[in-house]
Amino acid sequence: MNIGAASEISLLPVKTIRYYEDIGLVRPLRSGNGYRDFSDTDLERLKFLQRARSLGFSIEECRELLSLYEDRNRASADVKAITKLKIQEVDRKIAELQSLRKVLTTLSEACHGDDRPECPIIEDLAGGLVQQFDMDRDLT
Amino acid sequence: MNIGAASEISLLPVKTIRYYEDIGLVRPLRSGNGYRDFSDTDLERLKFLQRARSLGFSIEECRELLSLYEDRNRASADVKAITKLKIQEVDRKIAELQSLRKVLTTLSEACHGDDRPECPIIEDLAGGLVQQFDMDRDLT
DNA sequence: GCTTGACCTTCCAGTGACTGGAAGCCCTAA
DNA sequence: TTAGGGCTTCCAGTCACTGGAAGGTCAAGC
Repeated sequence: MNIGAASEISLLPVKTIRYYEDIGLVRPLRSGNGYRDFSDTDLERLKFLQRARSLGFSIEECRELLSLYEDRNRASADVKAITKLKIQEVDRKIAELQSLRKVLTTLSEACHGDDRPECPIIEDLAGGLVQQFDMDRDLT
Repeated sequence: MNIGAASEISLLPVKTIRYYEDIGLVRPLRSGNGYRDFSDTDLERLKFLQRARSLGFSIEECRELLSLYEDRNRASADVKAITKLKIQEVDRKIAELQSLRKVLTTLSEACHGDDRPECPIIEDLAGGLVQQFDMDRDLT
């Protein structure tokens, strides 16, 4: 199967699939004309990757999950551990965003929002009226 | 004032300040020895940037906010509009993450997490038992 | 005067996970 | 034979930094 068909079935863009090959996440064979030739197994991997990425697992986590996926002797506890870490990460991000939202709405509500120049939002950015909102650097 | 002091006061890393100069967000003068010499105005800009970035505004948004900051004739409505857009963006991200969290906990709870290989999480990644969770591509 | 160490400079490369584009080969149908 | 679409590789760009190398500057202590 050519890359175009693999893309449609896996829901991954063509460019992304080629990138995944570059970084060794999938290794399709090549046909005589040099085209990539995706086997059913390759397709499984691609679909797996699409799903895992959409669930917010990083490429490296995907790599780990893939190897667990293909390890017949894996312990489900290993997979569950990764997932739990991911949930904690998601929780942290949600908390950060909620805190951020609070500051932004406070500022927005304090601003009359007309054509006069006085603006509490700008004043806060300049002077830090609202106490420092210290965010994690990776608000990813 | 040298870059080290400016870094301490503005809470921005030295590297970041140099980067901000590169992209034209701040333009400190130079002393005779070639060192950057930050004026009080430069410091104000840096503090403004630190705060705006920590509130999740992108560099380009910061640039726009800075120019509003320095525009004596700005309308507060302009600033409020940017802020409201940012709140909507934050809301979208929170919703995405909450939906993601739900899928992950469902999976995690379904997994017994022992040393046997059966694992509903992996099975889902492979087969998509839980319906497709379609995320925005920028889960930033 | 010399050394040490902190601080400063520039420049280049790398991060994550793609994405866009150019140049060119391959395949099929009309 | 030509047109088109699909495929290939390679290079560069995204965002917002961050790390590191190589080297200049400054102040303090001996």
